[in-house]
Amino acid sequence: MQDHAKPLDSESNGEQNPPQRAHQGRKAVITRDDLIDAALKLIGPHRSISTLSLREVAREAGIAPNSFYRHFRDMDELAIALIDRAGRSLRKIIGEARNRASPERSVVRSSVEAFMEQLNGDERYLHILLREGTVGSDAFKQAVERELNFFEEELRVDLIRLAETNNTGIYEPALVAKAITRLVFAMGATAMDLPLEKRAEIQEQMTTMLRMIVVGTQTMAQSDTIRL
Amino acid sequence: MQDHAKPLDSESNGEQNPPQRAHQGRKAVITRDDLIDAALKLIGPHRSISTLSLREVAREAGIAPNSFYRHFRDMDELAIALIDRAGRSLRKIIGEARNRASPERSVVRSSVEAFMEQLNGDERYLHILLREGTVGSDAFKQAVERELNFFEEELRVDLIRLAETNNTGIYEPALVAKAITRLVFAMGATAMDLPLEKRAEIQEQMTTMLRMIVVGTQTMAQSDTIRL
DNA sequence: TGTACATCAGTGAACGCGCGTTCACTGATGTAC
DNA sequence: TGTACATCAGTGAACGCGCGTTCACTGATGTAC
Repeated sequence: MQDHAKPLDSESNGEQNPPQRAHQGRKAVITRDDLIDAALKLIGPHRSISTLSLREVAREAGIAPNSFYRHFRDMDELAIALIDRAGRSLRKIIGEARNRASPERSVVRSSVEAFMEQLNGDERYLHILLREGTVGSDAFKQAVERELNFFEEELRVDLIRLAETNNTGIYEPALVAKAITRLVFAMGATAMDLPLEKRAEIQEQMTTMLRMIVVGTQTMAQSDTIRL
Repeated sequence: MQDHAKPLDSESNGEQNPPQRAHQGRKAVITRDDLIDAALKLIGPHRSISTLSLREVAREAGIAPNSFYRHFRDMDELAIALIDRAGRSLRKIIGEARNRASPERSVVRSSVEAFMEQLNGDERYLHILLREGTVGSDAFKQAVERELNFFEEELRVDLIRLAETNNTGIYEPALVAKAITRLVFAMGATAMDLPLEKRAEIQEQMTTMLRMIVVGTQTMAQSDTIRL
């Protein structure tokens, strides 16, 4: 929640204001978001944020290297902003998938499908959360960890709701959510390097694994109830 | 110039041993293993193999940068050798832990304990497999993937043996082994960045998660039997 | 309205650094005769 | 036995490169009066 004046929204007067009318010999003004976009363009299956250089990003954004400092203190600051954005975007997508879930299409299965759809598509946000969690600075890893925690929390709430609706028990819902999230991300990371036709197999495996966890927690909830 | 104390001068016994010609017929100043050791020394919580430079490793080993090429084509080749070694060492440790397992201390629990012991200790091999799987070259990632597959295979065999001994069913043992392995490594990776006192909590969580998976697969095996 | 000024995102040039890699070379050791 | 030669892990020096960072500067824009 930085209070940097992010985009210049001062020209939100409704009409297409030509504020850069007199910039013929000059570069258009660049925003933080433009730089984040540039970094995003450079990220791919074989490039992680941590391997990007400041100069590369500046080049991609079309500004001089030193201009980078007008927007970010260093690449780490940009990386964290990027992770935040990636997490927010992904949660939105998975959240929508959950809301489309029905008694026929379980929450878990819908989420896995949405997840793998993102993986198979051109979506780069997923790559970020998948890869960057294990390398980089501490602040960096904490940012990824925080996003994962958001996922877990949202899944936890959904699992509890689901257990009440279906009248099935659930043992340690927080741990179930964590196990599912971590497992999906770990499997997703390996799936990323596989050709598309093998990913379907991974998705199948993931679903079975999650089913084991769900059956496990339900069974344990029952014996818990019995024991009490 | 520094003089280095060189170990393993095995042919200094005066006896001529012709077959040694192929390996090191002459006094070996530095070996491949020495370079791998040097790289290992440089790896830590905040340094992954992929961030090591050729010059750093040469410096640590006490040789000139260009001498590196006498032993490895590039850093990637060294990294793969290091991953192989790490995997072999870890499997040995976990394997020994499994053999110490008894009816009172389950295979899963013993393995998790051995795993976390390595994590808490100064053991750097674990760091390698934990961190390097998501970055680096393809050959690099494949090497880590191969080690993980070894773990899964060994665990699978143990799980089946255990299921027969205890006369409990097991559904899709290969997937169970995979889920457990991936989950443990994923959780371990996040535990690495935590202070020691919080790691005990992670270990507790890991054990509960694995219990859910095991209960799940057993329950599913039962309903499978019933269904058939 | 015009003028003066402050602001600040942009700039080119330069720096020192560590990097991977190349080259021709050295000298200890093993082999052939 | 000695001599000549081959082998090869080591070496110092040098290269060109991309990097992060600094500096003084530019000029468009908004504001005060």
